[in-house]
Amino acid sequence: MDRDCNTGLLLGLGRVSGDDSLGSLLPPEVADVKKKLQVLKFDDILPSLTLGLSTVVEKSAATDELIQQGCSGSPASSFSNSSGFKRERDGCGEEKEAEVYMKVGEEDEDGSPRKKLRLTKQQSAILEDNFKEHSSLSPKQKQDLAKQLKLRPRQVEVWFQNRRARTKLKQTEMDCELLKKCCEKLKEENTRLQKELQELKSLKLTAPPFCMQLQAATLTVCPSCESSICSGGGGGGGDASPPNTFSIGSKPHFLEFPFKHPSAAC
DNA sequence: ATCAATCCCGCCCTTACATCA
DNA sequence: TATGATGTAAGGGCGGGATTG
Repeated sequence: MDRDCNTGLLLGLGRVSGDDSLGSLLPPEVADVKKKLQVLKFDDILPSLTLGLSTVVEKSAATDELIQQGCSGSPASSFSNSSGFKRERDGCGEEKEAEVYMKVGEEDEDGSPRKKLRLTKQQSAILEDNFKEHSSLSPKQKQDLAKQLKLRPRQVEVWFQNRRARTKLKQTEMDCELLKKCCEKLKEENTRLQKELQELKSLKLTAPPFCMQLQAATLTVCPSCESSICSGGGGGGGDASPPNTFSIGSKPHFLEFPFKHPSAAC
């Protein structure tokens, strides 16, 4: 999926934290993720992410009671008063249906505009169940669901839209969390490698005979071709760079693959 | 076959409101 | 009771795909 792609790009560019000066140079995919990160306020290595499912269904029982009570006057949902319904574009005779349900959103006596519907616990639960089965609805499904819930199809459509957005936001948050952890690991690895490099440099400067001893000690036999591999340079494949079998202390993770097998040096 | 106009749908951003601490 | 934070239904803009003339 493209999410994985974004993840890879971010890791590669090390864009989880800090400096924004490269923003204009980033490809659109990365810029998009960056934008999301800004929305989520991940400008740096950031604390306090809220993960896990928090859906309408998870509202407290007390809240639900209130909602249920509040909608007692309407079979459908709890409108406090009205909402400016402008958009009715669904086919399948939706206009007729919308007429039926329009009274749910009628203005109250003082004509004050735009108050807000709260879905009942039951409506939310049913919508949630349907969303688990399929995150998008066909016109027929939308129509049926709207009838079942005594809502307008447009309201069902909007609910699914918002629900998809919430899902996506949560997924983005989890991706960010993952990237944070990856970034931390890479930082640690980098620090460790820098330290190891310093040690190697100091060893090279201070104790040449020791190095020669190591070279002798790391003479191995390739199990696949059974020829000798000398790690001391010039012995394996004509490459002038230090061979992979040479190591002091623990190996870096990225050296364990794909060169783990000794025959790779052949 | 091509193209512009239109429709439909989904996504995104935003607003307005309800609810809670 | 007032207020800021949070959750969410809904408005509106935009882009992309399908359809149509």
